[in-house]
Amino acid sequence: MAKRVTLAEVAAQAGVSPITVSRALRRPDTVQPDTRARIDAAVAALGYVPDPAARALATGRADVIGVLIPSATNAVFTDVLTGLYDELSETRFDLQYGITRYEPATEEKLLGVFLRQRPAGLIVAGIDQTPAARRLLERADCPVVQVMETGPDPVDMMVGFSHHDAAAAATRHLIAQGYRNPGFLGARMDPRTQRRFAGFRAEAEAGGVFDPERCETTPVPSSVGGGAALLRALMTRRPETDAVFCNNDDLAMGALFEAMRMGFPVPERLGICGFNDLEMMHAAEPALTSVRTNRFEMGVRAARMIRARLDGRDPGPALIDLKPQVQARRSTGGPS
Amino acid sequence: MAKRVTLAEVAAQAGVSPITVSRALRRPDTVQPDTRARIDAAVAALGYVPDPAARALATGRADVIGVLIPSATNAVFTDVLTGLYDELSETRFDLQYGITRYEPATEEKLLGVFLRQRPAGLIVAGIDQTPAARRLLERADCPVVQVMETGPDPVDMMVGFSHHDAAAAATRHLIAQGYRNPGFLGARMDPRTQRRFAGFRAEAEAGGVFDPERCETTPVPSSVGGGAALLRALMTRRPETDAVFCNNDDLAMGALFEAMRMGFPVPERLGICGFNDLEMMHAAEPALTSVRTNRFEMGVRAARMIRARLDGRDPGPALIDLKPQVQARRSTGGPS
DNA sequence: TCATCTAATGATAGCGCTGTCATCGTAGCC
DNA sequence: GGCTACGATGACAGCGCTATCATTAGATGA
Repeated sequence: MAKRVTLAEVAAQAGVSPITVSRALRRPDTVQPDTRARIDAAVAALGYVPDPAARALATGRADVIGVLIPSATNAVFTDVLTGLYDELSETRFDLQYGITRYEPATEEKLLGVFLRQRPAGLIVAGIDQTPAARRLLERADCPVVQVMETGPDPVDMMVGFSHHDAAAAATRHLIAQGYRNPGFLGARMDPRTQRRFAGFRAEAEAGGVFDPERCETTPVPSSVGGGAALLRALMTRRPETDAVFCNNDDLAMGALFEAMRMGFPVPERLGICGFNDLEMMHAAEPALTSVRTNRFEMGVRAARMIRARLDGRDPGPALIDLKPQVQARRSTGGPS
Repeated sequence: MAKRVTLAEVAAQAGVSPITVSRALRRPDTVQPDTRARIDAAVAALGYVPDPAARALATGRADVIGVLIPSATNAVFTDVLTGLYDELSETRFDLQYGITRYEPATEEKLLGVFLRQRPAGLIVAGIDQTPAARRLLERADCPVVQVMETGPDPVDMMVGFSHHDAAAAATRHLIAQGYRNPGFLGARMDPRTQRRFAGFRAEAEAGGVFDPERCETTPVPSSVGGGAALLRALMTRRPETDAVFCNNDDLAMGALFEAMRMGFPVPERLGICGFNDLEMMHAAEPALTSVRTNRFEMGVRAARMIRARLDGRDPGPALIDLKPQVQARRSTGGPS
């Protein structure tokens, strides 16, 4: 094991006091240029790296940004992570992740784990924290960003979009394309899914084409296979269904394959619309319509807001709405 | 901000010295039952949570397990993460991730970042570390597990499989099914991809069916759209190709869609085999053959090995080979 | 009964760093 | 020339915890 080099050793080598080395490293403009040069040389010569634990203890603050997401395997969240990572990887901040498994209680617990480290910032997915978690977030004396979603009452800052409105826009598209018997496919039915369903329902009702019997849902997590099963169940029960708004792209992909198996031409007999616009959607045959959500951008913006606040700069508006767009493709080309 | 409660305050409340509280928390069997009870009550009453930074500074060791993976969006790695998480979430250990972006230099740098925290353990993807990174790992005085892959020269412990052999098995399957002009589709071409290609090549040559002109690769990261493009290029240049071994499932899915567009029936005109066996493979139409890799299990095992070592238990064999299996499905049903 | 051992608890010091205030020297000014 | 003001550097203490050794009380045995 390489021996640990301390500030004191660097200081001795540079012929200054430890505190001056500390300053030279953190606020280089507060030490004389030649002093700084001697210190830099000593740091390089000894291969000094600061001890994050010691710093955290002395400052009462860790250079860690905690991220709470429901799932590590759902592409929707990993895209946000990638955005965060991109924006933070060259800074002094480390990211630490917690996976809530869509369980509010787990989220609350992980929040406690993070908070005891006195993180520099906190990023949480969604707006559905428990009252206790919400209180913890409000009392956390660090910037907090809620991502994935916008809502009426930010804890601090927010980057996301309205799932209700996005689903409504997709539904509007289906109706505009001429589908008159649209259905809904949903899995897991977590709060965001529910809000998408509400958007679908509101718009379908407005268009006079809503039928609760054409809504097929399951509490199970979504998957391609699950989408296939849901579509089969729906088409068996309600054969008049001529389009489906799927709660996410996996379900839509499964619906496409099942439509093939059932011999329903897409889009003529059945229109299919997904949600999130993962890369695979445009490559499918036929290409699948979806709602493009700016997940990577969400991560980048969230990281930037936190950085701005920590650096004392203006973080800009506290609520950023990254409006999604319906990517119309062949799978919703209209009924024949 | 909730005021921080310290060990000393708990000690005062319980009428013991701070060090006894520390012991009661870390090794409950070393304090009297009634003392312990008083301390537990005080901890609960005050809502005490230990400060990880102070502990790390005092012990010279952080309860953090560092994980280095190439990508946060590739399902292959996130499945491993989920396994790790499952096994470690109820322990005192936190996971900290670093994304190497498939760049050895980034891996080396992140290793330095992790090491300065004196992590309790380290998990790295693959066996292709730079010499400097390898040296760092060897000198790290903590358990190290290389995951995703097996190789001849473990730094410490290893959980994975032979990508060469797995690809060879898939190729053997194609040949056994009667395909005589198999091709290869590959993207990114990182070291693991290269070894899969080598496995394909070795087996195809052994069967007398290898043709380098039937290998279509790109340095670009893999995607469904990319798989479609690769298949189109291959079939245009080498129309006699009657099957493709795709380096991963995204490419296979893209190849399937492109085969549809080109009017090639799968599996009669074109057999398709993927790699990893993501969930979507079984749900496709036709269902896609793939090589099932035990990614979740890899994460679980890696975490267990590290825990065993840290707890002084026997970690079992230092090298675990989680042999993948070819999941034969309709997409390789054989040529007509 | 007394030395000896063991289990339980405590006192002390220090992990590596930074916040706070003190000190020093020098420039600028009347 | 003497004063203030300010920039650069340093001394000191302490963040919250644990390693180490010391101490105490009780158990054990001759």
